Formats: sequence, C-alpha cells, structure tokens
Amino acid sequence: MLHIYNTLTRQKEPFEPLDPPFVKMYVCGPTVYDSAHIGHAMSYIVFDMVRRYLEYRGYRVRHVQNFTDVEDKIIKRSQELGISWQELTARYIDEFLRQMDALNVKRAHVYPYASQEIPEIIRIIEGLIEKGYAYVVDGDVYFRVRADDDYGKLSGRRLDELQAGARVAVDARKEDPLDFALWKASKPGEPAWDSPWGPGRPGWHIECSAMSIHYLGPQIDIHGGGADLIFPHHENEIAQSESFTGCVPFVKYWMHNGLLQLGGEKMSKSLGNLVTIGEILERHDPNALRLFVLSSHYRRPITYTDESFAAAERGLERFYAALRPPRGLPGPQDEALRRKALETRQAFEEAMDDDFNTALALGRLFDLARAINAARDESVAGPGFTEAQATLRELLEVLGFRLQGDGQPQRAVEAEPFIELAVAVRSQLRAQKQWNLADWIRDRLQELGVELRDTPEGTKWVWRPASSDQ
RNA sequence: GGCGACGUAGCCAAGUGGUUAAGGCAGGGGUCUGCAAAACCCCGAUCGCCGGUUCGAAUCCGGCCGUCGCCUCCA
Repeated sequence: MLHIYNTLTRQKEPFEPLDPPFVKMYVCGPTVYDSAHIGHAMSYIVFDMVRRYLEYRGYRVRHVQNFTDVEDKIIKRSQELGISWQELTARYIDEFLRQMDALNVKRAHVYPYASQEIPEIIRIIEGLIEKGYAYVVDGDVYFRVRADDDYGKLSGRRLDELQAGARVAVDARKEDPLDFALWKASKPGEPAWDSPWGPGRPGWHIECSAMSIHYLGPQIDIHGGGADLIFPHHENEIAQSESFTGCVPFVKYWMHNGLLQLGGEKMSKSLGNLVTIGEILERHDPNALRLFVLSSHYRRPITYTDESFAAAERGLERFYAALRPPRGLPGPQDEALRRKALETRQAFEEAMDDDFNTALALGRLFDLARAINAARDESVAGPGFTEAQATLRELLEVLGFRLQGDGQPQRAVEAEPFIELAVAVRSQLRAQKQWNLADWIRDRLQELGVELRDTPEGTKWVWRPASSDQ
C-alpha cells in the first residue's frame, strides 16, 4: 500500500483518498513575472511523477495548478518594461507551458489564473468577514490569525514564538502583526478590481484557497509545493480555507519537495543564483534533468553542480542502451529475464509505495537494465527479453521519462543527413581497411559531439557533446 | 533567537536495530573490437565526532562540530 509523508502530521501515512479512485491534487504554480529556473522544474517534475504513479496505481487524478498573475513583482516588472501586466504574464505563462511540455510534465486539467478568480475570492473574503475571521482597514482586508485557534499547525509554530522572532516591519493598522492581507487596496495605476471594500487586488494566499475550493471542493487529497511554501503560504491557506468552509482538514496530505540549491544556497530569483529551464533545454536531454531530480528522494534538498548533472546525463545512456534491440535467438536464459522483469516491477512498486522513493526505484531499474544488456551480450533473445524491455520502458515512463524511438534526444536535425554521409564514407573506408582515414573521421565527429559505435549491424551514432559545456 | 532538515566510498545517493551497507557517475583491471566506443565481468566505504542504550546500531538516546531551509517575496 502507498504511504505518503504528510507535512501536517510529520509522518508517513497510508494513502486513503477521500473518494477513491478519485484523487484531487492541487499544486502551487509559479508567479509569472520571469523565466522559470530548474528549482521550479524540480518541483513540477516531482509532482508529475507523483501524479503518474498514482495513475499507474489506478487512481483517477484531477490535477489543478494555478498561475499567480496578480502580484507586486508582476506590477513592478511590467512597469519597468513598459508593457501591461497581461502582456507580461501571458508571455511567461506561454513559455512555462512550452517548457513543461518539453520536460514531459503532464499538463494539469485546469490552470486557473488568479486574475480570473476574483468573484470567488471576493465571495470567500466576504464569508470570512461575516464569520469574524477578517476585518477591513482602509480598503485592505486582513485575516485575523488570533481568531483561528489552530493557526500554525502545519509549520509547527505558535503565534507567540512567531511574534518573538518577527522581523517584519509592523503595520500598526493590523490587530496583530501576523495578520495577513486577503485584499489589498490598489494605488493609482495598479491593476484593480471592484470589491465591497473599494478597488483593489487579492492577496497572495487567498487565490490558492479560492481556486482549490472552486475547482476541487472544500476538501482535497493532496496539496503540493516547494518546502519554502510551508510558511506562511500554506499555513495561511489552511487558516483561510478551514475558517471559511468549516471543513477540516482542507487538505488530507500536504506534500513538500526539498529545495534545489546552487552554490551552497537555495536557487532563487531574489538571490540571482539560478540556472533557467531554458538553459538546460538548449543543450541537454530533458530526461537528464528528470533523472537528476529523481535520483534523490523528493523531500531532500538537492544541489545542482555540473558534475552531478553530467552523471545523470551519463546514467541516462545506460537506460537507452538497455532499450536497444536484441541480437541472437531465443534461448534458455530468456526465462530468467522474464522473472527478472517481474521481480523488478515488484521492487519498483515497493520503493514507490514508500513515499515515492524514486532513488531506490531507479536503482532497481538500473539492475534490470544491466540484466537486459548482459542478456543481449550473450545473444539471448525471445519473449522474456522483449518483456523485460517492455517492463523497463513502462516503468521509466511511469517516472515520466519520454522514450520515443530509440531514446535519442532530438536536436540539430538539420545536421543529420551530413552526419549520415560522413558515417557512410567512413564505412567505405573501413571496408577497404583504410583505418587511418576512418579513425580520423571518427575523431573529428567526436570533436563535433557525435560519437560513433561500430556494431555487427553497422555503425551507429549518438549525440554526445564534450562534457562541461555551458 | 525560535522552528525544522541533513552529514553514508573521489562525486551523487538508497538504506532508519540483526544476511556480504542498493544503485548511478568517475577511476583501475579484464572480455569484446582492426583500433575505439557501447555493453558485460571483476575491484572500493563500517556510515561527521564523542558518549550512552542494546546480545547486537549507519539505523535509538544525549552532547558536540558542520551544512542547509523556514521565520520576508519564493517551487
């Protein structure tokens, strides 16, 4: 049975959806004021893997992911660029979706925009005011944390401790320094919507509550996001949602991925230490980023280095190799391979059932890959071989790897006819035993990032740029 | 200062009481190859430090050292 670590209870719990086989999953989406970096990619790859595994296990997942398109940074950035916030956000939303497609992240079923949920947001804020959980000050509306007796339960904080350590400039108009904005009155020139409290825009936390409630209902199974969202974002979401609907828990399983680090610190826009998704996609196989991410457990922070990324890239080759066609004829060892495939599937499921232990699961898949390669070397073929490959392919796809064709990343397609030509010329030379010239061609191609492999079936080639590009 | 996580071979990383401590990358030695490459075979760690609990600990407890996250926008 699948167990999931729940941030709320700080332990692994058996996964029992509210209404099986349906699973309602909400994942916090990006604020679209700039290009996404690989820290974002990590989070979405992780939850894509979660969704795929749930689907593999027979669940019917409904996946909602928001776009925050109303927010201070968006306003600032669009003003700097002299374009409308709509134009700015449309640009980055489009880029984001294309990059997620490239990373083989399944699209959510619904992508609500904050700017299009204003009526729902206003409805919830009005409800919170009515119930005494919120109050109006000069066109702003704040959530009254003191009215929520279990505030802090997700992040394990108590109000008193928070106040003691607060470094935030205190807004004297708020009843409590920790009260947070549900609605912000707008200044002239800022995007604004009419509301019972005057023109303004929603606070950050309320949009996720509104969208989650609107598209998935008052209670959902899984809510995911980066560990940096636990406080205050998700804490506040719980406070708002549960206070408004009265349904507890708002979310049955809170899942948080560890943060991706670069240079010893969290990769973030504000620190400026980032590698964008675009930079990775330009030069690398998207599967390599996925392997890099899934090589460690999703709750642990991972550090990006060129070396560890390159290791993932090389490891990927191993899987591709295992998916190459067999040689030889059916033999007795074929049956052993069939058994190995069954064992692997079982071990894979066992690993994944333990809070999505992808690192262990991948280890099992590498074992299977080695068995397949060994069998091919021994000229074993037959139904067992085919089944082993089918299993490997299927389970890799459950983890979200894209394995069309022979697994060759698609790039520089226009160069391929010329590479084929050079390879053909070299084959002629080899047939005439002109080794010097043949080797020269091979070396030159290597320098250009094309690696040759002479096999009994002829010469094969793959793209393999020299390491540490960028 | 408060809350939390982590520290396993050169690098990445699984393992949280009891077989030979998974797997990947790099490296070394082989097989194969015209030579290579790929693949396959073989080779490496007693688990940050100290103390404790236990018949037995990487795995539990305490202390120390170190790294990181959250407490402010953030996947």
